Amino acid sequence: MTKSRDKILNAAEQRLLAKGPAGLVLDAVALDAGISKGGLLHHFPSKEALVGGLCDRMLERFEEQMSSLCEADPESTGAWTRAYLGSTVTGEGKPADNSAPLMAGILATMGRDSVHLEKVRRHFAGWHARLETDGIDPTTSTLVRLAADGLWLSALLGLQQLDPDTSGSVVAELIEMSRA
Amino acid sequence: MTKSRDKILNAAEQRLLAKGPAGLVLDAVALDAGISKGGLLHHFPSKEALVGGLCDRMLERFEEQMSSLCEADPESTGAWTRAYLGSTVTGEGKPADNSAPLMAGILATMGRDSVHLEKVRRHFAGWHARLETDGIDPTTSTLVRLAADGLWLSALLGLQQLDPDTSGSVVAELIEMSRA
DNA sequence: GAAAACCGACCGTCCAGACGGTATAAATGA
DNA sequence: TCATTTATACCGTCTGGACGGTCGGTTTTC
Repeated sequence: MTKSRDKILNAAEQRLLAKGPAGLVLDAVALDAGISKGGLLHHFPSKEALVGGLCDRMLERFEEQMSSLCEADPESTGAWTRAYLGSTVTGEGKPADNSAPLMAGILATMGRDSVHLEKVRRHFAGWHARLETDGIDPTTSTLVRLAADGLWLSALLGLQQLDPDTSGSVVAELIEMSRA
Repeated sequence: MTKSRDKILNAAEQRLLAKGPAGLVLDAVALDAGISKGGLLHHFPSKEALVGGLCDRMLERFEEQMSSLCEADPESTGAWTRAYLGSTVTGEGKPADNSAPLMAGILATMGRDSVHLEKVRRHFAGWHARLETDGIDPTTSTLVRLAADGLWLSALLGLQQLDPDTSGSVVAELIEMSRA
């Protein structure tokens, strides 16, 4: 039964969002998941494994989100670029979902040398490759992607000083650029 | 004598860069600084205070860097925007100095609610305000800033998949945009 | 009845911070 | 001028708590 596994991941995610990396404590996660610590360790033999699970699930979700946005886009030119943008932030420049703080937590939790970080890098490389063969100037698509990352970072730090108008028009401009 | 204080901050910074947040251990920092743990705690009454010191110094450096780049710019239009860009990344899209991993470490070390994070936010707000009154379209300057942040983030994660050519031309394009 | 899922007490380590010192030096005051 | 207080810098041991992970069991499932 993979039910407990998901309950554990959900609980871990919740704690990470609520309390940050320091709040990701095995005892507490187990408690929140309605399971014992031993039970948790049965599914995830180490904390590292738990973080890995969190990481995998998040990457998977992002990947799905991007694919579905790309399919839904009527225009094929620059579709991946817009999909990346849309998976990262909304039209108002808000983070697309709570992936920003979540990823921040995950990244902060795993050290500088983690195996999981390598996975993240590989995914990024894959996304980047798609953007470079998206039918538009690679410089432009890269620029759009970087700006999207910037918006994402802004949300991550809780930098809400970007007023909705400005970030809205930035996003609009980015979409415009992706059609060139 | 503020000499020890600096030695401590240097040691802390070094450790943060070398070992990440987990390596920022008071005993070790004290040792590296050539001082005892008690001595360290004399200057920084808590770990939080130490991180605060690190944070302040970094923000101060960035501020200086930006001001000096702005002054050195022959053109006044968009000068702050280019200064922000230049303080963040080099012409090749590399991080300007080692501020990226340093800040990453600092951010990761302090929780989601730290007093210091508030300081970071205030600085960001100040920079953003300057960019908005920089003589160019605020949307454009914001876009440039966000892309710079994106490059910075990329370096932070060790995402080196951006080949130097692409990131170089992105930076060139950003500079171009700042003159419009 | 065997394997998988789950339990929870226990252990060892790591680390922040407390605390009770020492040493040097400036201020005070007789 | 010299003793005495006060302040500042610094030392190093100790402790208490937090947390990851182990292990011998029990329950559930098939």
